[in-house]
Amino acid sequence: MLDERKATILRAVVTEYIETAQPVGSSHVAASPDVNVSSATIRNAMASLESEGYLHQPHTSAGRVPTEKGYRFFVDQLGGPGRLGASETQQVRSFFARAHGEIEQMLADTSRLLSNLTRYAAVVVGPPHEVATVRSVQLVGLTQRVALAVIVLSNGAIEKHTIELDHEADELVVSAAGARLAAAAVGRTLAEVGSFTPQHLGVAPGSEATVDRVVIAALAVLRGDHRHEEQVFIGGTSDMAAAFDAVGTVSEILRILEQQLLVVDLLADVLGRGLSVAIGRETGNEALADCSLVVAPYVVDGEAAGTIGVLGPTRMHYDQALSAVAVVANRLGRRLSEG
Amino acid sequence: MLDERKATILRAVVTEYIETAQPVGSSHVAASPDVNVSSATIRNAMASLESEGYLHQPHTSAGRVPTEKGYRFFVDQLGGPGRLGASETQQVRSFFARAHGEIEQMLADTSRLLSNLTRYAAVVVGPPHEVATVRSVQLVGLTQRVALAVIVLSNGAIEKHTIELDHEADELVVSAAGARLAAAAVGRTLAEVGSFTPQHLGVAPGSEATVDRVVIAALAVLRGDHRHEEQVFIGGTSDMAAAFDAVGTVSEILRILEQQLLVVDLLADVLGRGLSVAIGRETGNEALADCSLVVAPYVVDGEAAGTIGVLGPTRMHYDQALSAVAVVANRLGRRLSEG
DNA sequence: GCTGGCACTCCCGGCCGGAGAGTGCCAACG
DNA sequence: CGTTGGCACTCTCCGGCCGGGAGTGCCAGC
Repeated sequence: MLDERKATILRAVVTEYIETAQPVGSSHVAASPDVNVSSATIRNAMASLESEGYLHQPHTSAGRVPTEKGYRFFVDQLGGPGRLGASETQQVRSFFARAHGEIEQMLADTSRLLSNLTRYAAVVVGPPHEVATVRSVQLVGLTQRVALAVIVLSNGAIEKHTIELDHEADELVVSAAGARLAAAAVGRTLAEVGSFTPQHLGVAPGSEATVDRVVIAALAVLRGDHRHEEQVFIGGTSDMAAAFDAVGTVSEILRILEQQLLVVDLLADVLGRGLSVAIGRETGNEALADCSLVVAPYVVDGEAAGTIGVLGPTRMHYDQALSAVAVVANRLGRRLSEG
Repeated sequence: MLDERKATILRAVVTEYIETAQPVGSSHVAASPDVNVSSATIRNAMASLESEGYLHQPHTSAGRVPTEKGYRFFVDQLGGPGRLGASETQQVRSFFARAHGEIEQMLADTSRLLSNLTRYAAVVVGPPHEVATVRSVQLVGLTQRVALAVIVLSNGAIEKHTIELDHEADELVVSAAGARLAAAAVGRTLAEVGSFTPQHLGVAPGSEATVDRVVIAALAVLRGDHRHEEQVFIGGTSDMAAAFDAVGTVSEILRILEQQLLVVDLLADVLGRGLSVAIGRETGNEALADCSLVVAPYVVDGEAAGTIGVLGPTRMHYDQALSAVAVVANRLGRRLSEG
């Protein structure tokens, strides 16, 4: 599609623009060691690249700026091997060697790690709870009419749901109902538990026994009638902010990041389209027109478990971000597979 | 300290500056309905207010801008009754009428509510876990060498801690150990549990029994050797960003907000000094020199439980923020007292 | 003691002009 | 025929300049 010279020139423009955030002129490109033609030739090539949509000129007699199409070609065709620096690799390694304890804490710390590595905002989406198996179920009475269902999952995550009872129930009844639930649920996935009917748990149709009523109420809460929300951890928003120059842009991006469900969908959508990088409007969100998103799934015990990502300006260091995301996803998956 | 005229003039300057973010000149003050003297008189008063440190002049022949001292006087002496508008009151009312379910979710939603009311960033610090009593303790084995302690507290919060065992222990042993813990801990506060010694739980000194070893390991984790972290919920960072005009400032503030422990200490410190508003450097943090912090504790069952706060620019709408924080703290405490 | 008037200061916005960066085109060259 | 040096042109950016406007401090008078 692009001959080699144009590709080289495009690469030079993109890399320089990423560094300087200034429109790049032909003489700068000519100074690049990869380019051995005169600036006049480069001008011709750049004019052609512009008409093909890879570059954009803010105004006559200004240098060129990459378009989304230009970044896209750069990422797809021109991406270097993308090695992480030695100190960064070491940072990741020692982080996961030290990492232990609660899974939420680890995921939150991972988002900090990733934002430290890239200097952009980092998003870590936890493994969905539906696929984990239940290790333990317990019902605890909080008040006469409110109980709490606590479910421990095999990956160490916890789900909790308050259950509002329509009758008063004492502690014994509540824990008896909990035992019934536990007997049926332990070893199953949450998705399976969600499809249980009262009959599965030995509730006779029409039963009015208090225990049965509690079981039914608990089951209703666990049913899929509400979305089991993935946990989201976002770090490095301050780094992200520093990468932009308009406070309005920053505010809009923060508004997106505050809506965590939206962020989950955003990452899932990008990944679903088979992309690992979404540039500008490719993110599918108008407010992120000046942003790029680098994503990668992580694999736990052989199965895709969650997603991590980096959000920065379209002029981000794609190679660094891509390799940081890849390495962290890899290590995180491995670490979680060990339990 | 300030005679009535000067106080009135100071109030007019502060309110106008809060509205417009522009230095205020004597003729603008003269236009205020509260002021019935000529602009020349106001000029004299303003010069005097400046020499006393309440106002600042960016340069000769510019209007005046309030100093921290000026805001402080405004907040302390000139604060109106600070009624919340009818629609806002309604919003708070209906929020807490609807609110139900997990406490964390409620606190997170409260931070959104507060940021919506004020259009600044809102911080909600959850009740400390130490003072809540234990409702239930359970030990669940995750792997042969890792167990999870799940503690349900009377306010519906959950603590969980992974316990790394030095010996393998099967599920029966783990849950037996859990039962021992539960028997001793239920009904006590977490602080009390933290002071337990193995002897409290019937562990014979020097015992090598596997159950005893698990109990000891679990106890070690629950001991106060690590700080029980209060949960923090922050909302409205996008609104906060929109209130500033330098992206660098926003980035620095976000960097503070990312350090949640710091934020907890910040609020605690302000409250500890008996303040409900900290202006600029009064926050004790250089990075927040352009910010003000409005805080209030909330009371659950007659005891101070947690803190909420609002972070905005020094030129914030103090009366609105103060009343919003007060109303939300009040309602939140009431709501949590009901269980 | 307040006020109107006045001279003064300083910012801000618009305008101009030159420097600089960059382009497109063209003619010449290998 | 592709490449290159040259050249005329364009447009932004920056500094200087200037006038208007907002605001001040001071003073004299009521």
